[in-house]
Amino acid sequence: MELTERKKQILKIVVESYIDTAEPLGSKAIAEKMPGKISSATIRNELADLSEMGYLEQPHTSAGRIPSAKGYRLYVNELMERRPLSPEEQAAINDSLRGELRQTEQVVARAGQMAQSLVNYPTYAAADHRSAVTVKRFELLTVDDTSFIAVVMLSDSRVKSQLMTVDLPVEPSALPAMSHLLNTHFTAIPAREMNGKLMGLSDQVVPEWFLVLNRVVDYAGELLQDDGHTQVFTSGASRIMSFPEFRDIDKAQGLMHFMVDNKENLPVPTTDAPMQILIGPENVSDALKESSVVMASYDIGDNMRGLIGVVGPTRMDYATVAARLSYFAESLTRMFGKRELPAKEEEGNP
Amino acid sequence: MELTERKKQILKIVVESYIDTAEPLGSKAIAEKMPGKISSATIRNELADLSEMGYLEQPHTSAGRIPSAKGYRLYVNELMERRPLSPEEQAAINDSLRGELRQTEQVVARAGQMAQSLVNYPTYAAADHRSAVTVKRFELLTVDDTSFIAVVMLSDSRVKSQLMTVDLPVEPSALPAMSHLLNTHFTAIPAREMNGKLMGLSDQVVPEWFLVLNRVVDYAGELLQDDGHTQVFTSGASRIMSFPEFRDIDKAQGLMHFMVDNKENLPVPTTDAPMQILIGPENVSDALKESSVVMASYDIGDNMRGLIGVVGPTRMDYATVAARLSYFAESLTRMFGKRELPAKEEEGNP
DNA sequence: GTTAGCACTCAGGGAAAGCGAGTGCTAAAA
DNA sequence: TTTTAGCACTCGCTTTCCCTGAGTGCTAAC
Repeated sequence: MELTERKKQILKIVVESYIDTAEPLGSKAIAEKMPGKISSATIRNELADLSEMGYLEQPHTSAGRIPSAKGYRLYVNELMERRPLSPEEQAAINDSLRGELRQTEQVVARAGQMAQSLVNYPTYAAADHRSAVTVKRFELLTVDDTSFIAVVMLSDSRVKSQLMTVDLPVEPSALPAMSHLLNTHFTAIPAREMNGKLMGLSDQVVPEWFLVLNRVVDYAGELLQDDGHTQVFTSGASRIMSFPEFRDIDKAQGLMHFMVDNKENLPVPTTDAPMQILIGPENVSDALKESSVVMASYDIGDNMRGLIGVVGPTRMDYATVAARLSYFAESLTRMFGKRELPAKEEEGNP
Repeated sequence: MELTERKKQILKIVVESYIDTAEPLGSKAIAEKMPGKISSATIRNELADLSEMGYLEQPHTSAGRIPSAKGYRLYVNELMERRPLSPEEQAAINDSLRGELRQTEQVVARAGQMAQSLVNYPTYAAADHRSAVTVKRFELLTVDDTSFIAVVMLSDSRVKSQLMTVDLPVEPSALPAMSHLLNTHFTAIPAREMNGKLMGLSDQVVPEWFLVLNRVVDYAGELLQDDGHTQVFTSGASRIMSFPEFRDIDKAQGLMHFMVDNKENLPVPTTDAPMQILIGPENVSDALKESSVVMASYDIGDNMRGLIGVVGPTRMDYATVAARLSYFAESLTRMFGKRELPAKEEEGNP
């Protein structure tokens, strides 16, 4: 059976109406929305075809039609109008971005919050590294006999530090030498090689040194591993309950649990595309089988990619969400994608 | 009217049954649970008294009685059996605590998660400082012409650091001198005095220096202000929806929104007591008027206090929650309350 | 002070009925 | 071959009504 232009048009009407109202749409209502005069009986014939082809479904015999996941997919791929944002909408995004974010660490979390207020669906945000992070530099600072500060500068320009205490007293003068040793042996190598290297040194240094080196290398290993960016932030998760499809408390709980207490398993992009959409059953997690997710990514610095995901019912407003989210992600890249954060601007100056 | 021993006994039975089943309890059922033989008619007379005194209420005329907030309060203050944990329960807590937490920064978040699995109600966790945090020490490390690392050690032993870039190139040899200057003028003073002090120095140093000092002092100010511990973590928030009183989606949404997207406003202890309980309308936030909160705090290091809160319906199992939570908080204090984190123990050794 | 007895209240559940939106099919018209 | 009008049929939803049973308050007797 062929998917005629008219069938597509009908599908588009059904999808957009359902996105708007969450109510099935009947042949008569469709006929009224169609340009030209066509009878509802004709529409019914078309609807029967569309159902047979799998683009539409019926909640029950005497109800109107609603889109199937396949129908949404066609809509997203072909039918949806990818209208760019109006200048006003763009201005709103640029305004909210201006002067807000300063520390790299905060960018991710705030970006998620801003996206949520932009699209009015729950969002989540995370970041990951394009290539492996390594340590760029170590520095040990004296505090007292048994404690010192370890400063670790990472290849992505983050700097982490911690106060450490050891059991045996350490000669303060030894710290620079140890820093040097760390810098020559433990920079620019992946975490998994660190322990081996440390073992290789174990008989060349005195126990006090080894104690210190061990602590510092451990610490660096931790930093590289879960490099602080596996953390996922969600915003506005409870909004999911305002959608009629999640008025059912058990469904709502399932999804809330996933978004709030199981964030780490929210989907991440599987392609390099700037935007990816997962519709209903296309999701791997069971909890999301009745939801859709729109994901966009943006650059942070040279070597990091931020992720923003939008979660909604399958009938979410793909056109609007996609338009706003992609513009937002582009803006973020424009702002944070370069090497370094821009210097703080003077308030109110051009 | 007097609150006789028998009345208290009846109240206790009603509260505990309602905590267990969430169903109102009638005179006949109470009569069966009472020791000795008393007729339901007698119980009815007592119930009428208890209602009149405000300890019990009726959902509707032909239903049994349920406790009022005042009833719960009396129960918590006088009637509840504060049984200590069994050795098995204590062991379970100690086990889960062993070897888990290392970095001070993670203690708070993990403590909340562990508490949630312990009590099986949603929990939240935060920390705050007993007395104001100040900077204990500054350290500036050279990176290149226009960038350097600022390391700031705080009075609570946290160490924070960040890479900074300035517009004018800075003589690397000047950094130690600037560190010295910062250490002499900006340590041990509250954040609000910093800016004034910086202004006082503005005509004594060259512009390049001022640029650097400004950035560092700004950064320190930020650290002291929202000192990274206003952050609130929640665990198991979605569990709230399993309770029958929150099967209503709107109620559930209200509470979820509060716990997930508005965590910062969750209640904090108002007294120094080791444990505080807020019952229903005793809560200030509207969103919590139909819930109860049990809060406990514990020490982290010398100068910080961790907070764990448990959120549940007003009929939450106060006795169990209070017992477990207070033991857990005590254990945490025992473990982290001292000056410094204990050295990492060897696995499997006594 | 306690108890038995009785009339009364009221939420919840189930059955029955009516409504109305929407369908599929048929046969005629274009 | 496509479109249309017409019609019988389906089925979820809502409303109404009734019944049941748990529980109450009150009274009068123990």
